[in-house]
Amino acid sequence: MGLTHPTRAELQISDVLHALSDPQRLSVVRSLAADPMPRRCGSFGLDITKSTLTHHFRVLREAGVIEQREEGTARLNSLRRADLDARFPGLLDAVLAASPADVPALS
Amino acid sequence: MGLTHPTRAELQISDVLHALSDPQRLSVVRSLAADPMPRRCGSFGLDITKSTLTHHFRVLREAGVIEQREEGTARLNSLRRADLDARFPGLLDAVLAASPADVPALS
DNA sequence: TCGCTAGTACGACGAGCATCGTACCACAAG
DNA sequence: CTTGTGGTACGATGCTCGTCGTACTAGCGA
Repeated sequence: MGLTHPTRAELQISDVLHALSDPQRLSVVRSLAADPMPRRCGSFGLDITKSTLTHHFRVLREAGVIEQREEGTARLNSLRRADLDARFPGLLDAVLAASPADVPALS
Repeated sequence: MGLTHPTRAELQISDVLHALSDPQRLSVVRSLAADPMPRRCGSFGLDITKSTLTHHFRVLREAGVIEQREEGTARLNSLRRADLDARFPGLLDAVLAASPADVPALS
């Protein structure tokens, strides 16, 4: 269980776009971008099961969007902003700028 | 068969990201961005069946990425760049900048 | 040691997707 | 009218996805 992360050069635009195209995962990314403090998987307020949580975080990690570091019994997640910005300049900013007004049901 | 397009306000970031996350569709978008001349579905050099082609163009249209206009027996596709740029500023540029170096197997 | 916490692994299920083949339609050219 | 072109519709297939439940493991604290 090696916590395999793709290198910066290995990042694929389609994988990143796919990872970001799920509302739950996008919510995680948005949350991490708003507060870059590395956090545990369970601390994002997602109303889904632990196994589903594991799944989503794996998708994000394998796409290279987040980095997961083992810390005792927990797993600390942080955004790979530098790698994403280097490989796909402006992409993360554009997605983050768009999402807050997009996800809610409109007020 | 109304050729339903979402309005600019209806564009959803998750739908757009999902539409762009497929290599075939991204190739179409890249091609349309490189040459904004509206073209028929069959003119993008994709090596897939006609029915699959129809499917991909429908996904792109329903996500609001392209506009399809009926023109006699054909269907002319164009990029909804203005709408995308207005709703998700920088997103399309970032994706387009990333894709050319990303899709090929590296040289 | 006995839990509790944080998370994984595996298996399952229903839905959606990418793909195809076949059949079909509308228009244009001969 | 017949043929070709550009495309849709429908059905099927196999794969992936998002989700869950259950069982399990590793570390922390009393």
